[in-house]
Amino acid sequence: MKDASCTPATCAPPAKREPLPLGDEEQELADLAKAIAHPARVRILKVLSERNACVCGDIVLEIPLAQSTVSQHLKQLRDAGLIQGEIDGPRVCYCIDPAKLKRLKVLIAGL
Amino acid sequence: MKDASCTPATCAPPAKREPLPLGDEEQELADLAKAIAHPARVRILKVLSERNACVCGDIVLEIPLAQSTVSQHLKQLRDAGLIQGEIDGPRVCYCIDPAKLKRLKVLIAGL
DNA sequence: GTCTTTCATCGTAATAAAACGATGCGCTGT
DNA sequence: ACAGCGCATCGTTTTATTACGATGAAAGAC
Repeated sequence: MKDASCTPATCAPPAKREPLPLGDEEQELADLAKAIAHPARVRILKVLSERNACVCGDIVLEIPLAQSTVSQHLKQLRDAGLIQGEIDGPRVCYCIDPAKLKRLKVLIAGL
Repeated sequence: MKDASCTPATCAPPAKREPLPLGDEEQELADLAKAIAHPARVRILKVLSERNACVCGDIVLEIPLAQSTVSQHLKQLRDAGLIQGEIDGPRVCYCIDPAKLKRLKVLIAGL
C-alpha cells in the first residue's frame, strides 16, 4: 500500500513573501488542540458526551487521577471554552459547549 | 442565543465501575492533538496542504522562527506520523500523510 | 579534494504542564 | 451554629515544551 510519497517533482514553488506572524486562526486551533492534548481531558469530553448531559462531579470517578488534578483539567477545558460548568447547590454540573466543539471540528476538518 | 445550559435535571446517572486506566484511543487522540497544539505546527500543516505537495525546506521561510526551532516542530509532526520527509539530495521534502490526518479527523469528529 | 548549502541534532535556558496533598470556600443538612 | 460534602485553588515538585545559537553530517558544486 503506497501512500503519499512526496517526490521533489510534486514540490510546489517556494514562498515570496515574509513569514506572517502566526495568525489568529492558527492560534485558535492550536489552543483548542492543546485543550484536548491529554488523555484525561479526552476522557472527560467522552464522558460528558456519552451521558448526553452534564454529569456533575463524578467525572472524577471516571478518571484515575486525584480530585484536584481532575479539577485542573476541567479548568483547562473550561478556559478553552469546550465545556461549561453550572453551579447546582453543593455540586457543579459540566457539559459540553456544542458550539465550541463544532468550531474545533470545523477547524480540524479544514486541514 | 441560548446554548446548552446544563441543568442538574439533564444530568445522567453516575458511574458504577472503576476508573478505567485511560485507554489507547484516548491516548492516540491526545497525542495527535498535541502534535497540532502549537501555531507553528498548524502553519506547517497548512503550508504543506496549500502547496498540495511537499515544499521542502522553505517551510522555514514561512515561519517566523529560527531554523532549528522549525526543524524541531517538523520532528514532532513526523513523530506523530502526520507528515513524512523524503530526502532529495541536499534537501528534504515534507508532505502530509493523508491517512494519519484522516485518522485525526475521524477521532475528532467522533467527539 | 574543498567549499557551500541544507537540514538535523546538541546543549542550554526559560517557561509551561502535570500531578499531588493540603487548604479554603460555599452549600446543605442537622 | 456547626459539621460534612463537593469542588476549586494554593503551594510544591517533577517533567516536558519552546526557543535559540552552535555544531555536525550528507550531498552537490567547484
